[in-house]
Amino acid sequence: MNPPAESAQPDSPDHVDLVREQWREVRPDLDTAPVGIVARVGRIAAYFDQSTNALMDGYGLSRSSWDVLASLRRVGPPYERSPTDLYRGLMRTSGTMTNRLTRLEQAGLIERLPDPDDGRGRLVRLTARGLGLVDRVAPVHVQNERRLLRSLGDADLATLERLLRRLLGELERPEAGPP
Amino acid sequence: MNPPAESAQPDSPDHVDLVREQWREVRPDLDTAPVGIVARVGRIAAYFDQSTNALMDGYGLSRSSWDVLASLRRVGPPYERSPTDLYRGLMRTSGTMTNRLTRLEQAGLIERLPDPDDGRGRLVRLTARGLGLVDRVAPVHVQNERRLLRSLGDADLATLERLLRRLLGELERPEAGPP
DNA sequence: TCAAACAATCTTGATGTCGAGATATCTCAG
DNA sequence: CTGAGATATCTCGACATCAAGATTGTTTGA
Repeated sequence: MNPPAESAQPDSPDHVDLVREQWREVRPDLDTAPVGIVARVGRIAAYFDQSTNALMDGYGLSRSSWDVLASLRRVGPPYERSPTDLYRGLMRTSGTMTNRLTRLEQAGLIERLPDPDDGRGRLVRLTARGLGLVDRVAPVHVQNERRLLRSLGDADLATLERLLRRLLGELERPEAGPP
Repeated sequence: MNPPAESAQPDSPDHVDLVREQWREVRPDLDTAPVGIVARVGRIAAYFDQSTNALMDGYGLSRSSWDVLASLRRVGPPYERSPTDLYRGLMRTSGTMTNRLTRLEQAGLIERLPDPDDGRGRLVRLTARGLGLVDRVAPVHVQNERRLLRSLGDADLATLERLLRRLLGELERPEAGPP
């Protein structure tokens, strides 16, 4: 199984290849191999973000606000989560989440209720309007992501996903942090 | 060539696997396969950014300002580039670059000179202090990136780089943009 | 030649983000 | 039961970023 599905000849150089070549010329002592992965991941993420933000703009959303709405949608009815759950799941700070939630509340897409089980806590709930919007946007969004990946075939996508899972899994282990 | 170098048993589920499982439960009609790549790239990039920002903080820098200094360093003497070159190379806007350059100038790491060939333009040049800082930070930075990638072996890193190059190459083609 | 189109940089206002700290509440050992 | 420490949310100030537009200078086509 898993036919290689990779072309025999090397792909044409991208921006990162040029960057590494420049480094090689001015600092040949520096082994910039890790840059070949890290810089590409960063630039690809930036392209993904740009595209998603452009798409969301058409619905009065941004990628940031989409992430919150989607986090609420995918837990199922009654579409509630705590702000702490949300900011941890999205790798943001509590202050950032307060800010996002305030705007989403003003837009009528979520509401903030007291948490009956914890006097300090709140429950963020998708409104009917928020739910309708998520369900309209989700298929378009996923289709756009599919388009962004169209340069790779199914076998390459499967390989890429496996390698990214291994990398992310390690980065998510708390002890693997930034010591 | 190309020995598989991938373990036979599947890796343990990461955050994105859980997200996709939630979607499958509430919207089984939606094929979220692209999320498996796009979301992981985004989260891995966020971990990389966090780690780099933490490291740069120890030198009074951020990832943003590092990127500018490194862009100037790698073109070699006299370490000059135009603001337009810089913001295009770093996927930012002109206003963002103006802001970054103003701060770096205040910190004495760069200087802004008139462009002798274009009355509208400027040349941004690394100062001696900026050059010294870049050359001190670069090896530490690359070593940190190497550490972030330590969960993958050399064969997997080569495969990952090849797939990322193909993906980025397509995203960089102007016509491949957000239609 | 010269006016229109283009280009480089900077400005401005809005938003997103973080880190540190404030406040209210909860948990738990004793 | 109670006080110390932990936790949830929010506030505040600083900075990064973008989009749109202003300004100044260059290029180009008639």
